Amino acid sequence: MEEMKEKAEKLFEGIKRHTELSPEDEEKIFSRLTRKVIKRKQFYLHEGQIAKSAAFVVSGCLRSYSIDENGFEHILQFAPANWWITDMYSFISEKESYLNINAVEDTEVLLLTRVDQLDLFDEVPTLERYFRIITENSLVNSHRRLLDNMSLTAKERYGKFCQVYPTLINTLPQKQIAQFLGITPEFLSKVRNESLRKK
Amino acid sequence: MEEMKEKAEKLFEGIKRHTELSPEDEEKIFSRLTRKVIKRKQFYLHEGQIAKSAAFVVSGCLRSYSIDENGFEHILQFAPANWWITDMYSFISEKESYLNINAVEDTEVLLLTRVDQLDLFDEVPTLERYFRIITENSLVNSHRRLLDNMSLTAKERYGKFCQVYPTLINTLPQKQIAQFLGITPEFLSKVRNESLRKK
DNA sequence: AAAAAAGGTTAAGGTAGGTTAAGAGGATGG
DNA sequence: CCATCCTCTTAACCTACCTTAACCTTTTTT
Repeated sequence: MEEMKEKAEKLFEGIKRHTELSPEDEEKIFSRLTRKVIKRKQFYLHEGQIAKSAAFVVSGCLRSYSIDENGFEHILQFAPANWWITDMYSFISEKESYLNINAVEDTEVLLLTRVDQLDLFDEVPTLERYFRIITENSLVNSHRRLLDNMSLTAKERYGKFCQVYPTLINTLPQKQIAQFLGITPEFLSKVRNESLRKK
Repeated sequence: MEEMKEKAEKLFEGIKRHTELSPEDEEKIFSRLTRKVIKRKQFYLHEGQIAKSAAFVVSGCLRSYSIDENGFEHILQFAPANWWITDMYSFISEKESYLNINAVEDTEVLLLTRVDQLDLFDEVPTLERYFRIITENSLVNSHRRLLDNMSLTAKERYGKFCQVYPTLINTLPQKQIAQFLGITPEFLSKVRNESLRKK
């Protein structure tokens, strides 16, 4: 499958932006990857399942979210092209996930199971370094978002979201942006309306 | 300094709970650690400084927090004994921190600079594994807290805090618990009052 | 031991954001 | 190509949580 090698190239580039990777290393990693297509609205992971693998998005966009006891959805993460996504809790503990992950649009992913990942960490130490680094970065993002949620108003958070994810603004339904920001779609509509009037 | 070796023992135990560590490895790590005492209310890190090191708490408790434009403090993390704490953003990017870290009570820490940490990752690969794992766990915690802040009421979050950190409840001033939960001290007082009445 | 500062409680009034409901496009699917 | 279902908007009303401020208690400083 020459086609699939092209797709993995994107991942290898990402790794090489953080650490080294020999052609042999690439081969070892490549042999553990599985390609999968997830159509719009289809699920990659359902709440209660165990997240056996993590997904590297080649094209398209996935989202992870939880559903609270009142049935409201809260979006934890969007994963556009070149991002990893999984339910980290379930992935590392092998316990039942509390997140759902599905496709915002038709999406193509490369899957890596936890078992294969751990094997690879021994075979290709530089891969463990890569995951250590991107996990550090994710933690910084998550902390930043926590503090933003505590210190900024909904309007300010929306403004920041527009700056940070200018691409997503146009492709994503507003409902989902609201669920990411932690407000209702109705209130986001109000906020947007007010922002427009001022210009 | 035999005394200091005892303190590092706590750290080594923690590492060995996640991965292997030979006596030689321990020696290599030990030689990079610095001991420091931080008295109650004294600072380990000020906003705007660069977090050159991460701190492993041997005894006592540190807290990290940011100050918003209205002067309100928002607590990101408490670090009781056997936890690591730093401003991860500043630590990995070497840019100015946006967090303050100071001591809730008299605290003793072991410091590891980023430079030494990265050196050690090459010398002792198993240490990189340890940090990869605890960073994964931190990310899970941070995600959990994000979703809790979006889906639970203040009262529910307080209840959860009491379950998860039963020790901290008694030692910490309520003001700081409120700043961690993302509510005002006055409102926490009300919440606690209501909870009591029901029992 | 006095003075000052900090932490906690209570209560009245205010506001950011939620709820409910209804209507107008747009997309989707049979 | 019509029916159905989303998505987005608007508006009236509601509530969880904030603000201010007064008062008390405990801790810290001198």
